[in-house]
This record gives sequence, C-alpha cells and structure tokens, in this order.
Amino acid sequence: MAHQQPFDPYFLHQPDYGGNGINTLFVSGLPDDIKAREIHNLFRRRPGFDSCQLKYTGRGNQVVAFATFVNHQSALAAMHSLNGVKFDPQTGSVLHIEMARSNSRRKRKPGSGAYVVIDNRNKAAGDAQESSGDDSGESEADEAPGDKGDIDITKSAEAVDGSETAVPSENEQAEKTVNVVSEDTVDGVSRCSTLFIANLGPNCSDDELKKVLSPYSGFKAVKVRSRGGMPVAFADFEGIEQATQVMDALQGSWLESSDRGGMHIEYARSKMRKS
DNA sequence: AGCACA
Repeated sequence: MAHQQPFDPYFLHQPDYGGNGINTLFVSGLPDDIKAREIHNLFRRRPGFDSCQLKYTGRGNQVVAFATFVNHQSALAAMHSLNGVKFDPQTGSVLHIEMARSNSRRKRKPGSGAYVVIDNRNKAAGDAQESSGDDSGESEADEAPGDKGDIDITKSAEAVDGSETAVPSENEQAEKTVNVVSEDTVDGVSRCSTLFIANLGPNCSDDELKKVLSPYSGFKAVKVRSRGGMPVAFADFEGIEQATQVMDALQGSWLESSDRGGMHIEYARSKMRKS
C-alpha cells in the first residue's frame, strides 16, 4: 500500500521526500516541429535530470514531452525555471510544464541516449509501425493531465520520421536552446546569489533554516523577515551557482515549521547586503 | 504568489 494520506501533509517531513513522489514532468505547448534533441537540450542542464521522451500523441500534429528527474524536487525546480518560457520566438510558442500524472516507467537504457521518441501518429491511423529500435511492450509511461479518452483524429499521417532517434553525441558546445542574455540572466530570469524563500510556516526561524542550508557549499547567511504576515527569508551564498544548487535541491521541500506546503524558492531581486 | 537589510 503505497497510499499517502491526503489530509496529513506531515507524512513527508524528510527533506529527501519533500514531494509527492512524482519525478516526471509533462511538457506541452511545443511547436510541432520540435525535435527530441531540443527537449533534451532544454532539460539536460537542469540538476537531477535523468531522461526525456518526445511523444507524438497521434492527435493531429500534437507533440508532448516527458522529462524525468532523479527526484521530485529537481523536477519541481526544472518546472519552475522553465514553465512559461517562450520556447520559440518565431511561433511564439510558450512552454507549459506541469507534474506528470505518473512517473516515467521507461528506464534509460544503458548505452543508449538520454532521450527517446514515441510516435503514435501512425497508430492513430491504424497502422502498427514502430519507431526505430523501440523496445516492444508498453511504450506509454505517462498520461497527460486532462488527456483521457482517445479522440481519434485519423488524419495527418505525414511521415516526418527519422533523425530524432539518433543517439546524442557529446556535443557539449552546440546548445543555445535556452536564451542566456547575460551571465546572470537565464530565460529572462535574473539570477542572484541571494535566494528569496517564501511559503514558510508562521513559526519558521533563522535557526531552523540555518540548519537546513548550512550543509550546502557556499552558504553564507540567512535572515527571516516577517513583516506582519507570513515570514519570508533571504539566504545568501558565495555565488550564483551555489545558490542555484540549493534552490534546485530544496525547492518544494518541507521544514518542520511548514504548514502551507513546501518552500518556494526564487532568486532574490537584490543581493543581501554585505556584512 | 509574498523581496529586506543598507
């Protein structure tokens, strides 16, 4: 019985389990000429990334993707950093990312690439053709939220196949899918070596946060501010990279004092004043 | 859904 009590949020007090167990993201809003490689390049830099798959749903030219991470937090962090991002300035397509209904069961095969393509376009037309080299059996691992029922649009059987199934080579240099305006700006988000932490419980203290944050390299200081309402905190780090690591590691995780959900962590708008 | 301290 892996049943979680929906009415008791305290079943996951361990920082390692600061989530509902879902580590896969559902991605829509993709242009229909998207390549699996692009999905891979979009997510591969995100901490905790494991693998991804591009799926032609068979509904027209609809394309969705699933990205799997090592845990819920890293999936959440990636979702937060990429959701709403304008993916293609030409077509104006904007990424819509949410937690998948279920985790990807497809394990990354050793020696094969970190991404895979599932093409249901022909299946929808009654044709049983496999995308190259796919393992037989279930090729479905996840279901899109709000994707119940099979509305067969027996249309579009254009074979735009090939090239996506290629194994990604070690091209570490040719990836500018994510817009980097300046070193400190990614996807239009200004990064900062100070983090802003919200969604804290009313009793959250500096000490509690310090205990959680101090194990991370580069941690300098944390301050909780209450301003009457719910507290927020600012955590300062040596550099942006260290701050990012902590944000990715702790995004969505619960503290003992949490009562409204896990921590919501963003880059602060300004650096903590030097002391 | 909330960003201070100088």
